[in-house]
Amino acid sequence: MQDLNIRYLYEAAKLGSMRAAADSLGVAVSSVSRQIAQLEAEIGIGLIEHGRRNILLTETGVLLIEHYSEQLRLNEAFDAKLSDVRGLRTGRIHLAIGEGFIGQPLSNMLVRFNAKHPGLFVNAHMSASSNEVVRLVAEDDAHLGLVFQSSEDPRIRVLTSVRQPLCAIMNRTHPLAGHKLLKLADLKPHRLCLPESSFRTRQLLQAAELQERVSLQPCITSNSITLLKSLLESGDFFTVLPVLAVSKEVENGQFASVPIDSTALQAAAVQLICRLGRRLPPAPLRMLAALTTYLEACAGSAEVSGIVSGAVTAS
Amino acid sequence: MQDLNIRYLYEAAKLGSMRAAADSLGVAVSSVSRQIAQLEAEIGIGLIEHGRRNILLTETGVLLIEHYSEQLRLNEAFDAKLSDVRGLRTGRIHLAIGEGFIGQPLSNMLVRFNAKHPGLFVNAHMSASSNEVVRLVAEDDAHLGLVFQSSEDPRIRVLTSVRQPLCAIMNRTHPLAGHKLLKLADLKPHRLCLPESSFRTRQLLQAAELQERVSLQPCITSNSITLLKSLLESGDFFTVLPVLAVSKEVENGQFASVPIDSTALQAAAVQLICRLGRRLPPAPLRMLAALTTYLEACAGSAEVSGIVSGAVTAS
DNA sequence: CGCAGTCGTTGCGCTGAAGGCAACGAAGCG
DNA sequence: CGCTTCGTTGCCTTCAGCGCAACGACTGCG
Repeated sequence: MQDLNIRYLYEAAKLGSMRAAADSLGVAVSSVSRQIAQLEAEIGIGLIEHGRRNILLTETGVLLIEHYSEQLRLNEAFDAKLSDVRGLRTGRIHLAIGEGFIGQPLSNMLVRFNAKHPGLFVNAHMSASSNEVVRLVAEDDAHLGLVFQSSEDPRIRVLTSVRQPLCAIMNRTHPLAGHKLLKLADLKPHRLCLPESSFRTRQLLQAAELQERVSLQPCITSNSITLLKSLLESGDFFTVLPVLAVSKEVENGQFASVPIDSTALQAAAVQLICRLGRRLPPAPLRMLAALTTYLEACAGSAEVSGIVSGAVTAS
Repeated sequence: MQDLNIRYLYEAAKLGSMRAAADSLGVAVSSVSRQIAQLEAEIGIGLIEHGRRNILLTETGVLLIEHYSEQLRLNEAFDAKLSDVRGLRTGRIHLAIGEGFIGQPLSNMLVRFNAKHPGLFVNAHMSASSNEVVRLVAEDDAHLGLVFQSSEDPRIRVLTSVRQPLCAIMNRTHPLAGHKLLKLADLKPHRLCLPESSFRTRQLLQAAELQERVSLQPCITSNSITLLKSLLESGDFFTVLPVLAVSKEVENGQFASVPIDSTALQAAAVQLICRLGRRLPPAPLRMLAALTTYLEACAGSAEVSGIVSGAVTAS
């Protein structure tokens, strides 16, 4: 009871004769006759009245044609859905990001992306930590992830990597503001607030401390970047973050960012990741392209190590 | 994009591996792989994530499987409808009858039939004349027709023919009541009411009059058998009808029926007809069988000239 | 790190279903 | 009664789908 058989009956019934149906379908009359006969044999009930010049459906035949029409409508609906996916007129994108990336540039990018693809739904999930971002991506709960280097996990494929050094961030009224370059040791006397130790930026900083043999003790830690920013506004604290996280405040002069003389912190990079071997749907692929250009724009001289087009195939 | 291809993907996705699907479907693994690949080629979008051990659907794949599930549900619904038709749990029967057949026996038959086939809808259409019955049957507006001989029409096939002589019908108080046999001439002195000339029984009577060289003049004619019965109740009138039409009243002694000595009237027969070449649906076929036994029961010694099973095939 | 086991993929030969061609019987029309 | 057109059927061809077997790829174990 496949589509094909019924279609012949459908055409024959619609056009009133097997010959017209055969002509319309581009096949021989015998095929139409045989397919209808076979259909009747399969169902076990006559579908047309034989021994006539024109095609005349029996009641069961009418029933079958009605069923076929419903089937056609269902298929058309699916085809429409499919061409939506094809044309990117619809689709869902799950994006996992650390709080450090929340900011005006990302918002701008999302606004532009949405203007370009009005039908695409984007879920920008702010994760508590980089580890969670990695987990979401590895377990297919997110299509793409935005983290500070996390290439250790074997299930993760790095699509794009852009240098994004960690800098000392402070209010413009803070004593450290105005410096061109700071050493880690220079930071020690000042009151420091930092993200929790689960944050990748925090882990990078600890690595730099070990390397430079300097131990920094934060007065306050939090899992909220927003809280850290509030602390900075008082002018008493400074923190260590990628410029990306405070680009808006730096741009309007509220905050100052000062590079730190540490190879570990300078080599820090933002990474756009997906699960290894995952074949991304069309919609996330567009998001990937948008994110890549966004990242490249954020860091003037970007070191792109991933190949975007390579992400569509496994390995 | 046929059913078959999708089924393989469906099974593979459900069972988690192509091998399990192949095993479940009783085919080789290669077939499953190929069908899925072909499906992807047809749609133009990847449906599973290749280069993995287990089957993992892409978003489009999930969409397709959902669509297939809907399709399956639709087909199941149709199968149920079909087996309803097969099992005669549903169906419509259009029956065209002359008013002369309306009566207790027909009612009883319909009641029994409905009790046996509760799902079958029967439309017993009372036609104004035998000609209309023939027209309804010939033009497929009725599955079956019940008439007094009307075999002239070439589009009509007589399925069953049962002798049903026309008799003189009168109240038990009427002078003619009590006679064993009447000649046409015996009727002449009494007041006669008859159906209109469009009725087949009336035409048969006229033929008998010609044959016997007797002219009967009705005082009243009507197209309502019920009205004729009312006239009989007065005791002043008599009429000529098949016993079938007044069997209830004859049985309870209200009316009397007296055979008439006329070959034309004695040879009168009730005929069960359908359109020539029409292949009746299952439900009307059952009605046909019920009607045949009903007719045979009405006339003790029935002359059945039609073959019931012959009605299912054309000509 | 190597090895075995299992997975999906692909080349090759085969089979059966579907199609084309032609002849036939049947039905409608003059 | 003959002509046309319809649906049906036998015979042959074609090709999609299948099984078999070999292959590369990935996983898990020692």
